Amino acid sequence: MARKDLTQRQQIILRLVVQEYVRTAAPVSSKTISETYHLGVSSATVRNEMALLEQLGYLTQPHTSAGRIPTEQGYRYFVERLMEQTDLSPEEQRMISHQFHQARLELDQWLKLSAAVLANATRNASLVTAPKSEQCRLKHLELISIQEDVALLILVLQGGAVKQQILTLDQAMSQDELHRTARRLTDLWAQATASRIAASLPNQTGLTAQVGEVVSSAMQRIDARRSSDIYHDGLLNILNQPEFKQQEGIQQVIRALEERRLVDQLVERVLKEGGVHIIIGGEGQWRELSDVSIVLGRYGVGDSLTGAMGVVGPVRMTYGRAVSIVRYMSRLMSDLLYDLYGCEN
Amino acid sequence: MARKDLTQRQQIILRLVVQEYVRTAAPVSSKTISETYHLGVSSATVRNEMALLEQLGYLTQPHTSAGRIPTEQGYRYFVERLMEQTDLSPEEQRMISHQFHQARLELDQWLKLSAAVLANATRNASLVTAPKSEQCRLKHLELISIQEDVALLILVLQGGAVKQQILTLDQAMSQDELHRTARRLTDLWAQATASRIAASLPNQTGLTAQVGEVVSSAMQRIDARRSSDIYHDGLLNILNQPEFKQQEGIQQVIRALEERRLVDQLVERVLKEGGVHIIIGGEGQWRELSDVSIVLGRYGVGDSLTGAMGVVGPVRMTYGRAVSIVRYMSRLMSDLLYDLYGCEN
DNA sequence: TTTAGCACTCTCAATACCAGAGTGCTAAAA
DNA sequence: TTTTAGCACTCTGGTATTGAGAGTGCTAAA
Repeated sequence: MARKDLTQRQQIILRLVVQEYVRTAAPVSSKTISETYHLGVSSATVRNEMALLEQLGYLTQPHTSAGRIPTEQGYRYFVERLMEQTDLSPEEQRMISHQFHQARLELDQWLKLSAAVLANATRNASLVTAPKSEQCRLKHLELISIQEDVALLILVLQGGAVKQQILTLDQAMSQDELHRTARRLTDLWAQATASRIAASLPNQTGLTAQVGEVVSSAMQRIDARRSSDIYHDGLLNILNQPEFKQQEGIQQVIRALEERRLVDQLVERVLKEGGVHIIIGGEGQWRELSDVSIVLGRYGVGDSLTGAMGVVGPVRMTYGRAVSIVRYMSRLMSDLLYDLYGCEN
Repeated sequence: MARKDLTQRQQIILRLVVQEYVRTAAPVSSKTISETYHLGVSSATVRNEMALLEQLGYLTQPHTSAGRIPTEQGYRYFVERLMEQTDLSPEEQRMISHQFHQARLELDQWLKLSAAVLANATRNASLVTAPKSEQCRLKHLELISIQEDVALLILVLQGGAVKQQILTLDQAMSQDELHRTARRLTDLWAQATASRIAASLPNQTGLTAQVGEVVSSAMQRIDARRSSDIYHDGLLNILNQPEFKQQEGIQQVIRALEERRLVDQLVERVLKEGGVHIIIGGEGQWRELSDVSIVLGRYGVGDSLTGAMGVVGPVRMTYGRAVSIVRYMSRLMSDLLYDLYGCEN
């Protein structure tokens, strides 16, 4: 396609077309451009430029005698070179930060809240994955007596996650004995990974072996769960968008949110590369997402405790704003994680 | 409306109309009824009966020269008197039970799994609330050292729920000291409700007071959270239904799943009255649900640990099957809860 | 009480038509 | 060489028309 870069004026026109189309959802005519924005040129000139931009692949027409709308390539150029990267206004920052800090919560509720705030601020659907640590390590374990021969095993993992599991004991044990055992095992396995614990099992017997079995398999399960939980919110926001009048588009959004496989790939990439990624209409790679765009950022502490959060909406999305908000929220969430667990990583 | 009850033949015809309409989603004609099911009467006779059923409010026509479709009242009569209440086939029971017992999980994952199974078996959207106990009581608390002056507080509640909370200590404490404190406090507050703990606080000082503060406010927060978490699944299933071709209907479903207020009322009622409830097209009370039906059942142990699970779909739903599956799943879930925590209630 | 027959009604799809919007192109102007 | 005015052309979206098909309601006979 285009070898030479776009002229100044072409850039301006492309930017205006994108912005106008995002605003109105209707094809943009040359007249609209030349009249509402005063470029000092006539509609005919704009028309010529638009024809050129179409040849270069940045614009297209729904039909011969309609205005132009951006192509995926057009959006791509826009987000990479034309979009003004404004920070959020201080008052907006304050509002979000206020929503976010109003309560002391647990991790899963923070995540849910993030999804809600994100959805609310962008007026789109949102998506937040739970932070995932590379390979989880045991921090502490505790045994709590429930009945004579039933105990609740609690695992505290490096990174602050807590898992619990019911255990049926081979023999009755008092809370006191359980305590002592738990303490011994904590000393034994502190910092250990699932495989290290599993490896140490053949030398163990009795309760130690039993607990070790459960602990390592629980940790393995966590490690294996490649896709951590996904929280989402704000579906209602985008349902009103004209592109989702027909259920075809909605299906794509819901699939994007419900089907793990798809999101996992994206998340994987974001986690690996960091920064805020923008996926426009599936970018040719994901046919299932042809009608939606995703703005996805990474949050977390260091490399070992990271997750992704972002916005899902129609391709005709206000990318600038979405990026700002995703970036801001990611930072908030990262700070939060750092305050909670950062010290240990 | 109808004072005299329907004749045998009218009942049969009403049943056939409902079943046929559920199957095909198209208005049912008198000819279809008299031909495909051999009633031994002509279409004209059926026609007369249908006209009568319409007068009585059980059927309606989309327009004058179309077939009939059931009204909400028609569906209501159907589910209450005409529907065959088949149990699930043994093989289906086995299949579900197999999906359900394949893994050892934690409560929240059981709930998620239930939603998935429910959605899958009914080919509709599903909805599962977390079990809620009347007023939560403390079972056990534990303090785990994270840094010198930072500890992780873990609350185990009666009923098996586990909550954790980060705590910044006024002074450095060793894991040992924390253990002893936790043990003392567990003895002190075992079985206590949030308000009891709060009431005992004025007499306390230092760490005890600090922990007590956090514990009781955390428990209050849980009690206050009238609507427990809601898990849902299977939106994709019903998106293909013809009644949801236009986004109007989909909005209702998503609203039903996302907006707490609405579901909370229903859940409340189901929890209070037990059994499997069927809400058809909002039943006049909920205008926001005019296009969807909900089949909702209660599960749980005794009165103190109960939740609701059910199916959300188009009004044109296979109620019989939905009821069977919801009932079966509720029982499975109740059994599970009983195995896990039942002993204590 | 049931049924055959028939006129009537309404939908749905196809077709035609028209106004409006927007383009592409040409030829003149800058 | 670039810009612009002017104009013919194209395509959409709305409205009106038509005809076939499906299904009903009603009447009169069985």
